[in-house]
Amino acid sequence: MKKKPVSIRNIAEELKISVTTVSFVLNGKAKEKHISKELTKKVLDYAKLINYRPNQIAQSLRTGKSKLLVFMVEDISNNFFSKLARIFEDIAYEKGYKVIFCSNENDDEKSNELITLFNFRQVDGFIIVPSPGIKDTIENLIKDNIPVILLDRFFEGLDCNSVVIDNEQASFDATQHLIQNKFKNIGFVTTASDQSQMHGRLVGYERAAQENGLKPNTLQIPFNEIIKGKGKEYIKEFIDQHADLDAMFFATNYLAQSGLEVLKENNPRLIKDLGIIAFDDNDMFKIYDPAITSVSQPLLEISTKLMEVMLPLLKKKDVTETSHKVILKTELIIRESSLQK
Amino acid sequence: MKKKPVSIRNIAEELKISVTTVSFVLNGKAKEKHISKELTKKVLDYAKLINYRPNQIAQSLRTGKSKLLVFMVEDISNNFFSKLARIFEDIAYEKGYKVIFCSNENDDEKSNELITLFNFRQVDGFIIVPSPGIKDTIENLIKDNIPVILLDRFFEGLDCNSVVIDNEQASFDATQHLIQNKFKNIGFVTTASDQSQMHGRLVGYERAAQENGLKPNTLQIPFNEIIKGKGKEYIKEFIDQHADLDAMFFATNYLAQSGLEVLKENNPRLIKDLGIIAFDDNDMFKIYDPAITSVSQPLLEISTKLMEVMLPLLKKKDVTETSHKVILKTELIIRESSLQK
DNA sequence: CAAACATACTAAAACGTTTTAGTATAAAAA
DNA sequence: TTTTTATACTAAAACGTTTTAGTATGTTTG
Repeated sequence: MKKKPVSIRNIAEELKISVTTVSFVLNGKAKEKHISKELTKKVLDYAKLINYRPNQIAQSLRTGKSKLLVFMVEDISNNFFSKLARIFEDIAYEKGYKVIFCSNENDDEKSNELITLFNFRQVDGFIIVPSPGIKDTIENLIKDNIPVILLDRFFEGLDCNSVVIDNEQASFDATQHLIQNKFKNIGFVTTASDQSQMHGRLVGYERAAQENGLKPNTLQIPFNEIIKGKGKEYIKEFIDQHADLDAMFFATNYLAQSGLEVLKENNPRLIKDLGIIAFDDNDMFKIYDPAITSVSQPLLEISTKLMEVMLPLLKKKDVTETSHKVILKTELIIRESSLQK
Repeated sequence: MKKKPVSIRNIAEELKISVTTVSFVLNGKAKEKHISKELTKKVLDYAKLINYRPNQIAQSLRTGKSKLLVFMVEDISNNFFSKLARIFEDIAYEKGYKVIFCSNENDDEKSNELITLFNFRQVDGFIIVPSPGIKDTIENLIKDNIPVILLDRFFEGLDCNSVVIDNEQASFDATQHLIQNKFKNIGFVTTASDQSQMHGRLVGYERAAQENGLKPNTLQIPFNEIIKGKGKEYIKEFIDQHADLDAMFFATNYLAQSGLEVLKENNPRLIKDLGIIAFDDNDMFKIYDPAITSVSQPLLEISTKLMEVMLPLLKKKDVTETSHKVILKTELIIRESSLQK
């Protein structure tokens, strides 16, 4: 049967001292609280002997800190987010934090539900890839003095910590690269979303096209159609109606996936003939034929920055003082698919 | 500044009744404890009005239940595990449990560290993809009456709940399929591991070869060499030294990844000429050229079974009574790569 | 030599719940 | 009438910590 774990009280009783003393020693406050060297050692030794582990829940109740962080992304099974999670996990554990991952599917209701579930309370901080309509919820979290960092996208006009990439520049560079490789009619496949990251990607593409005197050619698929699995139909129609396309730039990894599926099913030749770039790298891209050029986000850097911004917030009394807005650079990984044919 | 959340005490004071009563009502014990209908309604209404949420930490301290599950896999960024996690997440939330994901990298030390970190206490149950040498640790968890389910692999001679697939059959079927498509010299690339899942896969392959009068041709790469990133070198050498291979069967998704990389880099023609099957499906496989045949695990079924086995364990006083060993069937998704050339 | 300070330690409250063991009243049974 | 039973409610302990506000000594200091 489950043997009860040893508590601070057991130690106190065994050594015939008070729990207060034990607690002080165990929390490294022996010096400060004038506990003698001998007693300190005695406590430490005994605690080690019986393999004492503090009950985190009791600690949390008393201190109000749970040592839990929530890492809320769009979909944890998406390659980009799971890779990010894996790295963040390690960094957080190193600092003594455990991480609860969850997926909001870019849906407002689900986001709000999850945030209330974590109850404004039992969790020390939130890292959130926000769905489009939860600006108010985020604002309330901040008002309640709860550490929040927005990831991947942010809200215009909301003063909140964020770690994002320079989407416009990334998109501009990718488009520019295609143009330099003599592609003249580049289709841009994106979501009909005005979230900051998608907006940046669209603007970057349009600016590059314009600066080079090319006509932008954009397909914006409504997000709920993508959810319903209709993405491929939109892309197919787009390709069919634009026979003059010589390149395609997919604004997200799932759009690239869908796009390649459509090509594979309907116009396999085009996969080799078109210039292709995908946003977000994927291990599979380098073994594809042709290997797919991609815009790669700096996963390690993103995770590191997240923790770097989070840690001071967890210490602070007032979260609203200053907010950090980190913008990171991406890397264009040039492979066969975007080179001049 | 952070406004203190409302507590049960606030409700009690406002309504001038005891906290006990409030607690009974809020826990749906009004009937049983003879609380009058009117008072019950009053409490419920007021709780709703002020948007009361119980402090989970206090609840946990008192009840000893944290409503947290640990889902420990080899690597959460591995497509198979992240897909599984995404599904399990939803199922668990539905039942009121939150999930902490973590990655043990199939390393014993890391596994043990993580398990002690969760402290035998603050977590209600464990779902574990065990590294090879933690049989004792698992045994101790069970002795301490903590719910554990092993996932993907199990330990011979340890009576513990598990949810796994029929690896031998899956591997046998895949090999058989290649043979039916006239492949006669099938290379099997696996890890030099005696973990149950890898053992099953090897045996299934060998049995199929033998039953068809073919000579098995196996490459077993030591796990630590794979960690060091040497996997590709082993595979390259294997291919170079076996010029007569007409098919390859990769026993894990990362081996398939490495194998395809090797082929792409050194013998791109072989990708089309060889018969190829990979264990574990990947979204990218269907858009590969040729589309890759794979052994697909029933993710939804696995997650459902996990929760189905876990829930009664969480209720029970004694976890050791009976153990469920669930073995699920896989599906061979036949695509171009394994068809007769 | 009293006042101030430093050292070594502790009692008890607090965190927000749940639950045990009640009390008080009214209705039913003996 | 007295006892039992049912109804409606509650005081207080408990979960395992941390922390505040102490006490009891011994040591300096003016």
